Amino acid sequence: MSAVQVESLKIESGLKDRVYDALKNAIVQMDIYATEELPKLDERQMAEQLGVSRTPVREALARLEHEGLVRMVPRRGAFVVRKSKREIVEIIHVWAGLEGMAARLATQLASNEELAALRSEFVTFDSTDKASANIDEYSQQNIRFHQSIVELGQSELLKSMMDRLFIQMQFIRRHSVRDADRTARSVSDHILIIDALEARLPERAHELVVGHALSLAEHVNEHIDYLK
Amino acid sequence: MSAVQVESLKIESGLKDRVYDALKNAIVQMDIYATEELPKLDERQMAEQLGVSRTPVREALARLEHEGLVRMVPRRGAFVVRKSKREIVEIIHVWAGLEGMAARLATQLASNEELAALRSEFVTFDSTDKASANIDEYSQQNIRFHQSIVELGQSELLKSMMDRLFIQMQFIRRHSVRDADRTARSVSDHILIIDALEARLPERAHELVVGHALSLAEHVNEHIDYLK
DNA sequence: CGCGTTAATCTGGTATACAATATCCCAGTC
DNA sequence: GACTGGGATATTGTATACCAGATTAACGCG
Repeated sequence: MSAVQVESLKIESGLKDRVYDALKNAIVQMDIYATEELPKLDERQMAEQLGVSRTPVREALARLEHEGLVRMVPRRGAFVVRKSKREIVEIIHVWAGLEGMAARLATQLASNEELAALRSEFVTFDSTDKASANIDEYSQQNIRFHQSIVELGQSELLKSMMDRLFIQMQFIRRHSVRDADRTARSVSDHILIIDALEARLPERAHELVVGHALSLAEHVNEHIDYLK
Repeated sequence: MSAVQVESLKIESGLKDRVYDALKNAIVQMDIYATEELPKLDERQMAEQLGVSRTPVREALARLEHEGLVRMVPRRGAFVVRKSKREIVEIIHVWAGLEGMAARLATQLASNEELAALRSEFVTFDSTDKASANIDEYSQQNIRFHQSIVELGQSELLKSMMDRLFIQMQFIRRHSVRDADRTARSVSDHILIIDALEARLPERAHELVVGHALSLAEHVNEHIDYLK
């Protein structure tokens, strides 16, 4: 909906929050799996680069550690974590459970207009861009679909937890699947999900979303090999 | 070749972690809903009481804020959060989604022995203590049942997220439901869940667990009035 | 006597200084 | 020449000092 403006963060926002955002962006942008050894995050260096003292940097690192993006070893330093395949699969499992619940709630809470908007947005993509769309555009649309499902659940907690999981999947998604077969099946799955939402069938919508996500988990487990 | 493997010394646990545990225990033990105004947490006072400086206290508070137990208002201080009824319901919704997914995973991952142990533990309670058990004992057993379900899902991430939600429910549980009708229905639900797990039916186990949790959410939404 | 404004104090946010410890390199010895 | 031990160095963990903003109380004016 609203474009993310970095400038808006400057006003009336604690210093640690800006440092947190800066570090988070830096981490998700770096390619974790490029180098062999884990990149180490130097507190003093980053503090100097950002023009602040070490204190807000440490607070930001603590938050990032709590979110699972970095690991702080006592007396050793902070390292960017590299997720194992098993951990990625676990993230997708949790994702599945949360998005499934969001879909269930959406069958009871979403208005007809919201569901119609969801269908039209998705159908528009499907009919017009199917041939011309490149993979990246599809990927973006795919993400927006899932985020829409979560938002229709009308649970702030659910949404915030999904956002956290999403961050952890960012760098996985960059190496993401370029599998035409999967995308085709994904499209048909989405249509079924929308149908279930409009039919106001909680169990079916729940089950479809969970099954859709679990198929991704299985795919990752079988075909993604650059993860330990 | 036989190097003496020294057991990892747990003594060096880091000061901030101990402060974090101390504060968390203090928060969950205090009765939030007793007083009218929110209890305020004074950094200097707590640092002095714990015999440490403000720095580890601040780091612990930041973690607690991130977990949703306290709210740090800029230039105002840290306050213990009092969950609204809507927020509690949202927590239960997330709980439902996660535990449902754990049950689904358990149908594929749990061994027959684990499921048999689950049944025997639960049945033992059901048959022998049904008459004599007081509500608190039942509540403990109830909690253990749900935790067992999560553990059978064999997902560390799932378990950790459930633990976090559980902490937030602690002080709600103290004012918990003393409803004989609900406990009776709860017992029969649990039996059905165990049946589904043993039958290795992912969808059914998932659906039963979700429905069970959602009934709690509905109950809270309708009958718990001391929440804003 | 009451209300508004200002100043003082209190509290949280940030920076910096100090202490403890892990790593790395060099030297000495086997 | 290689391995071990000790010391120097660098980096993290903790404490303290300083700064900014908010709240409250007191004083003055209406």
